Amino acid sequence: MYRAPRGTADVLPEEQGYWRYIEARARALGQRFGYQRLDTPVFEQTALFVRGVGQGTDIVEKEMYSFLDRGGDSMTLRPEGTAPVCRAYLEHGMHNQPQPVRLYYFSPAFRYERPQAGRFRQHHQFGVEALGDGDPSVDAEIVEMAWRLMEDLGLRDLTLLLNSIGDSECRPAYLEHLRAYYASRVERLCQDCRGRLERSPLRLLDCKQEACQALAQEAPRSIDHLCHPCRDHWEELMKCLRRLDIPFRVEPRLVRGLDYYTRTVFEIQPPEERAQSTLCAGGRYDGLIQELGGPPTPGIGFAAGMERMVSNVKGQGVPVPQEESVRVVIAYLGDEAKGEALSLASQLRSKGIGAVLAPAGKSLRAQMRYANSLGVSYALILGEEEMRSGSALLRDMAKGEQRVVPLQGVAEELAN
RNA sequence: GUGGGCGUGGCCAAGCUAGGUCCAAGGCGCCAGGUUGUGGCCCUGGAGAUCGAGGGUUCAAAUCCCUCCGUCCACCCCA
Repeated sequence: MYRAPRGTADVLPEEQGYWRYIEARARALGQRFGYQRLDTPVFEQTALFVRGVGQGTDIVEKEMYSFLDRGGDSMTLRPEGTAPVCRAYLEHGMHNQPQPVRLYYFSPAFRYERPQAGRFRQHHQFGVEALGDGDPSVDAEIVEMAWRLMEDLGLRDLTLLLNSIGDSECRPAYLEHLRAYYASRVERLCQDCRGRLERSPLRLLDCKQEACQALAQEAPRSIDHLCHPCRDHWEELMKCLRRLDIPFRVEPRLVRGLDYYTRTVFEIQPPEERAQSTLCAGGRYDGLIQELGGPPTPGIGFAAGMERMVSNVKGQGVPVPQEESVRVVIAYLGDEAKGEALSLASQLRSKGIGAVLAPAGKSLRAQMRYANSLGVSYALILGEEEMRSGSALLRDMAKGEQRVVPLQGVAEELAN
């Protein structure tokens, strides 16, 4: 038997309520903050991600779904949302629009990973990007959006973690401090971290090993090694957030896995710490657009995981409106009634009333059971008697009462 | 890529530790009947399982062993 590929999942009808709920809130959020929706293709030239996400990152090294198309070009299923947005920004000359350009998107993302709680090979993100304005107030706007989204979803007890990792001016020096610090303590590091020391020293900060954690506590903090512009930016961002009453926690060990981040990075964590729990993560990427061949252009954004939001909305018992079911089931007996039932259903639908026929060839009892299991408000019964008198029985399922109504008036009757 | 848990009808699940009484219990769901044309409760009956797959041990395996696959969780990494 065929199954959904590993790490992918069907979103079944009974789950849809959660997804539509989150999408509706996210869309409203984008609208309120003046963001416009942008959809980009599900695949792009491989080079876009190699360039954008970074040669040495795990995503590029071992997680991309890449393939050669029939023309021999290497294509890759989008592993993240920011690079495509930046590509579209450049391709459509959006740098000629008033800056910043504010965009949001819903899109699937693909990474060849080992699935586990909260991690999939295909997942879905709601993302937001503000391009072309490097002012800290834009950072604050993005962080606020992320926070408000979680509020709007009705999620409680979340933590907003914030950090600044500097830019190309100050980060190299900071990394040297970090390496120096760890170099004298290598023997206390776990195996993995010894390997990481040269390649990506920032990663040592969020290693989960106890010994490494202890070292990370005392490690030099990037916010203490920012250059002046970065420091000013960082200070002002915090000032903005305080002014907005966004309760953030400075987390000097917060780092990001993608190469393009500069200055601001942040995450939103749910109350119960699981392994893959980050609901939302983002940051500034002032070098990215230039890296992709555009003019020097600042940018900042975040992405929130749909599956993780769904799971938290469920887990916290947030009441979510369910999609309305069909209003009417039409039960009928006999061929003549069948024709009438068909046209009646059509009339009802044209008036916006959801209607379905009971399954053909079943006893009335079975048809009524069907109506009941669908949870409809009304059943319309068309039998031989009704056919003779040109009427139908309209049964109120909740009350268990029914009355004869003329066929002509049924649609109007139900419309009220 | 590494480590651990799990894998019995559509779903939940007993049985597996001490192999036979299991041609596999029960519940939900599904189908039919209990009313010549009527739901929800209740009652009766029914369909539906190569016990994840393959191999091995044994007179005998859902139960023991091996391999593989799947799934879940953790590492790695990330939304």
